[in-house]
Amino acid sequence: MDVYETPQSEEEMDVRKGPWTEEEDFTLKAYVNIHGEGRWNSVAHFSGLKRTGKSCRLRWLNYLRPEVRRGNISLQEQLLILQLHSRWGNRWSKIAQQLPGRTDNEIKNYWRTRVQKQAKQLKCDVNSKQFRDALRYVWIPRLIERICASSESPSGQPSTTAYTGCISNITTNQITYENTSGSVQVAPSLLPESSGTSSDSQDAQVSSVSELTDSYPNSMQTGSGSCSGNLAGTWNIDGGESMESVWNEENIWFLRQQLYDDDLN
DNA sequence: AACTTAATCAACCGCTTGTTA
DNA sequence: CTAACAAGCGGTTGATTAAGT
Repeated sequence: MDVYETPQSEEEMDVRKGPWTEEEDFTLKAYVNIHGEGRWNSVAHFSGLKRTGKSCRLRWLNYLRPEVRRGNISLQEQLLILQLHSRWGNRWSKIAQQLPGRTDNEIKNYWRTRVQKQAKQLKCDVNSKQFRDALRYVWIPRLIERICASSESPSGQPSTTAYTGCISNITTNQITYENTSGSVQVAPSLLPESSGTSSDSQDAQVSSVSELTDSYPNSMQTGSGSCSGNLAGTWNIDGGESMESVWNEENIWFLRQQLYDDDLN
């Protein structure tokens, strides 16, 4: 590590690192409230904080800003993150702009801890075509169903009967998703978006899904029969609990339409 | 209760991009 | 045009907390 590099100046010698104290937070807040954001090196210099400008900026943006929302990421937010990531990739800051109050850091952490974990459990690369297709055709549709189900249920709790959809089959060539309105078969490898960026692990042996044991009732589990093998892992679509009333059917259909639009592009 | 492992998230680092002189 | 500096971004690390044994 370069922590022990010879400092360039006396100032750099006593630069503080690590977790912020309450006093530091207070100082930074007070300074920004008076002088506004920006010129972070000046903030660091004139506020009396022994922190780098970068550190001050990060602390303000990720923690001290009044708009920052913390806590569980709701189902709606998860859905947005997945969809926007499928469109923009690791453009965390751009994605964060679409989620008011959420920081790029938080979204990045969510992706790494929740989404990449699934990829790991499924033994496929997070950038592989299979995983991305699974996200688009398994995870996202099921999130949508959960959101719909939650919005239908007055208590906000997902209703058991709403979980009628299932992935009946995933092969290297096709994913079949079934729900009350019928079954949809997609050939992911034919989609332009999917075929572009192949990764080394694209050949990961994801041949089918026989079980999606997560927080869903048993009725949500996949059909049997057409599966030729198992994914070595489970889908765990865990979510935030808060349901926001602004997230209505109209929004859901808008997002669904976006999915179709993506497919067409 | 003690220990280990896993999960989470704040913060740092290095690189890139934008701005200004 | 270009060099220097500041700000922004994404990747990574490490400390803390929670869960499991």
